[in-house]
Amino acid sequence: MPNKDHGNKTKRVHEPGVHGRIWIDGPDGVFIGHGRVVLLERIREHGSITQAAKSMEMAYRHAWDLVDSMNRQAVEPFVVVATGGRGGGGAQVTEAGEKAIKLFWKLQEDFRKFLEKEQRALLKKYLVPIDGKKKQKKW
Amino acid sequence: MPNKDHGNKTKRVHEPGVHGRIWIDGPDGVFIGHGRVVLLERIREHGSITQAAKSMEMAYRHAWDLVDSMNRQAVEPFVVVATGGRGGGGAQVTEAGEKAIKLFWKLQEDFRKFLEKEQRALLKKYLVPIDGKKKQKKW
DNA sequence: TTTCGTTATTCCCTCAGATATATTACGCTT
DNA sequence: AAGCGTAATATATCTGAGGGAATAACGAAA
Repeated sequence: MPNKDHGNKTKRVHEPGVHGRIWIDGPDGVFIGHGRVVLLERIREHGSITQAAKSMEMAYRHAWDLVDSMNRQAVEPFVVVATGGRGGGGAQVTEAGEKAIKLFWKLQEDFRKFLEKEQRALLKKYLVPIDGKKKQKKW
Repeated sequence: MPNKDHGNKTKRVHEPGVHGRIWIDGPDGVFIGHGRVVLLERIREHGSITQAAKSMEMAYRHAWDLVDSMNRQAVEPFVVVATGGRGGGGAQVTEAGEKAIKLFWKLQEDFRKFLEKEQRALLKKYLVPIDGKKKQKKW
């Protein structure tokens, strides 16, 4: 499987500059993060954990663990599941889950702005390459 | 090796809340990050890569790779090394390296403030546990 | 020229995280 | 009651990052 470029699997080499990750921890470690939120959106889109996982080339086992982790840490579950029944069952994102999605993307957007600000500060103080080549950075 | 708790090796479980990591990428991937800056400080303190690595229980191989990565990406090296000679040689942090250290800690401090701000915003909008027990979070 | 402790380099091992595979449980629909 | 596709769960496998150990290169000092 050559050169997949979704999710955060492949070794991504960022552009030179300030980068970071941000997430929310709960009582039991990671609670809400980028991958989890994307997973929630995929579940909303596909109506099942299986299809959601497949759509982002994530192992079902991993997806299930993430959903379980979020549901155990949240007071109100983010995802409700049905086993058996027509189509074998399925999964739905709850209102609480939707709020978590919105909350995280808001946080992410703030973070993006923060990084941009720091990046500008960096550019002002130190000479960072603008032209293509891997050019000077003066420290 | 039971329960080491230095560096960032052991699985650290954070307190509930907003967390993150931040770093600076160069032309060849990660350039300056927390571990690298701590390593620089240890090199300054001990005068050798070997001792610096030992002091933070990092494999020499890994420490050397980090130093090499920084030196290759920086216009002026962050560390100058001497092989052989009295005492076998040693390593010294350059002025450029010192500037990088200062720069990163400044960035880190800004980031800490950002996280605190977001944490406060989170607390204002949603009820997050204050009393000890793993109590309610209302979403 | 011998000594010494460090840098530099190579090879193999370990371990955690994720993946892959397989099996069972489930319950609506027909 | 049989079929179906999913959830749920257990087990085995893969993989990549880092660690450990071993060795060579180095060069000033004695």
